Amino acid sequence: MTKYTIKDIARETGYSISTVSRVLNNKEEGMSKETRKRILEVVEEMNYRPNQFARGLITKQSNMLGLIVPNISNPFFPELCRGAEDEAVNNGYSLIICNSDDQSSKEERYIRLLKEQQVDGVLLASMNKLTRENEGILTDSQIPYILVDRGLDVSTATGVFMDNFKGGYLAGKHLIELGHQKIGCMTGPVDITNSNNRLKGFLQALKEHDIPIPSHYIMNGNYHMEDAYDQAKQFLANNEVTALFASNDLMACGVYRAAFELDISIPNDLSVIGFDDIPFGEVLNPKLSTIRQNTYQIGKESVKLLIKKIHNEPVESLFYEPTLVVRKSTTKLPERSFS
Amino acid sequence: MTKYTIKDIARETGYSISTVSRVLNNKEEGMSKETRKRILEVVEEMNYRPNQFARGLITKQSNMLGLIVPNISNPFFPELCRGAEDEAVNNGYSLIICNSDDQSSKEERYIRLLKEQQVDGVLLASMNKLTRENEGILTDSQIPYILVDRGLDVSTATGVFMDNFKGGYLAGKHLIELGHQKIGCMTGPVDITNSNNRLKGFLQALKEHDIPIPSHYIMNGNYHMEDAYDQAKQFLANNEVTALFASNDLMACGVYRAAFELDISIPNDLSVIGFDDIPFGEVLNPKLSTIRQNTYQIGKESVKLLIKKIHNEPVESLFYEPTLVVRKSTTKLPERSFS
DNA sequence: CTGAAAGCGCTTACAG
DNA sequence: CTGAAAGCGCTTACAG
Repeated sequence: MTKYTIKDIARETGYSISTVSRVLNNKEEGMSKETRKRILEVVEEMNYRPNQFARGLITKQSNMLGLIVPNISNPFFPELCRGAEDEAVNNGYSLIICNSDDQSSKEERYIRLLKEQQVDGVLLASMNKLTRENEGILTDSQIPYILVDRGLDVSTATGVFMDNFKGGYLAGKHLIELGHQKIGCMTGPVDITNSNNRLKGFLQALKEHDIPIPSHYIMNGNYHMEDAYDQAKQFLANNEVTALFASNDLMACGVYRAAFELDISIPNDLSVIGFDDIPFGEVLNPKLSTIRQNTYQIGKESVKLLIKKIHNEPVESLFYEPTLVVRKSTTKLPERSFS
Repeated sequence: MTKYTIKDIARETGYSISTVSRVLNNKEEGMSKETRKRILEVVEEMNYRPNQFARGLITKQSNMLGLIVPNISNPFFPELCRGAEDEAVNNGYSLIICNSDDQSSKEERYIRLLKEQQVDGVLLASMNKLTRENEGILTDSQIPYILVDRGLDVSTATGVFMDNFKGGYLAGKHLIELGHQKIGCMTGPVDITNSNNRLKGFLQALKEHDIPIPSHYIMNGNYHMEDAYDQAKQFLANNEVTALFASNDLMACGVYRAAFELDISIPNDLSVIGFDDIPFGEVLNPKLSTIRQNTYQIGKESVKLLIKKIHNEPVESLFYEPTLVVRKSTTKLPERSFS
């Protein structure tokens, strides 16, 4: 099981390594069919694989892409990874998935690591304010990169984003149309654009319908389930609201748990709407109403964009439209008296 | 932002590239502190990073590890990935995570890809019967590998496993001690050892207590939520059982959904116990009783083992003990009449 | 259509 | 303690 090199193929076929290299790289079609065929045969036979180190040393390409996500335990991201990976592999790239655990120090470490690993490009889904300098590292090192799902400032860099403002707006509007007046909100991390935009859209909906929202109706969440549970437990104990918008489904899960423990019935006592549409939304009892993102698609398109960027083709940011998914966790306010 | 090479450092410091290389690789301590210090200074100053292609060409090491999981959407695996990744990074390795989607063809593709990418070792958490030949590829290519969580036959290769038999046994025993006599089971894929062992342990518990189990009490699941939902919906409609063991939590989620839609109350009409202890178990209503695995730990230890193997140190398979976690989805049979 | 040669950026015996 | 030189396995002008 010794590893063969291009020399072995050359010797075996009687051609020079230059020629072997050429057919392996599909260079210059002006080459006899015979030669090509013969060489390919032997390559197959000997199960020869080019050494990527040697190849990379010259081409400066690794055919690897990096993807940094903030929290692999949020089912949103595995879904995103799946889309990204499928697209990457279909284009001859492999994907290195890194989990920054929402720590900008880890994020920085991974960016450096990916750079040293000579990836051809990186997908950054992990931005927060603290990491503006991390983006600097990326820019400085000239590695092509694409922002995914999260960005500091959409105008700075190319990326694939969701219209989070509209998503928040849809969530707010849905609750309002159900007759709710006392509506709470659990935001995502304050330093993340997508979370801010969800909040802004939500507030805009309330404003348009002249529904006031006292500041203590707003909880600052961090997109995590545990924290959401802790906060909701306290918040709901002093229950005033009849509806709640959780800025992602993971936090909605935490809210469910808190509500259940406090004997607050969803949706009879409290309507809850989430954001993302993770698969577990359908398992929750009652099934979770939410704002759907095309997560898998976002992953795929991000890689497409990144590959274009690597090839120096012009790229433009992509924006997706979220949609409202009404299930069983939101209900009309009047119905409460029937329960 | 041009990239510096070892030559630049040599020129700048006045030393030869051999010397620079030596200090960079911490070789031969017999080297003047002065030299070392000066070179390190310049390296720092110029922010020099060695080219991994050139380095790998000689050392034949990439400092990359591969991890193939069967289903990244099952929260069990992100948790496993986190453990593996943390341990990998702490040891100077990066982790390439691949998702085989339970397809042995994809699994094979990834094994080849990782091999071509010249990873130093691979973690295989994705074995099924169809892939015995995939293991062959791994063996042939001489890449060190470790089986994680799943194995064809524990004796074949080194790995990190859970005592699945005991886990199944604990689940069965728990249900029996609660007074159940009609107990159903949804298995994992028939061709996966860990799933078979869970079933065997479960059956052993029933046998010890002289509890018969007709074959139609057993559903062949595939560890996925959707399929579990479909099967459970049919199974529970012809409801005979008072308790059900789902061989993983993801399937338990599907069972919950089916039960809910059929208006079957858990645990009053049906006790349910899962396996894995994924975070969502605590969000389900009622909270899911389950068999806990130290998933994060398993990930970490797998990487430790793999690194040992890479260094040609002796390695032995690791076996973890599962524990029973009783929450609210399982209850005493008599209590049903009170509800 | 094909080959000889240079060179990518390192590491590692081998000398001294 | 340090340097010159060979070589890792490829690709790519340059010739022919």
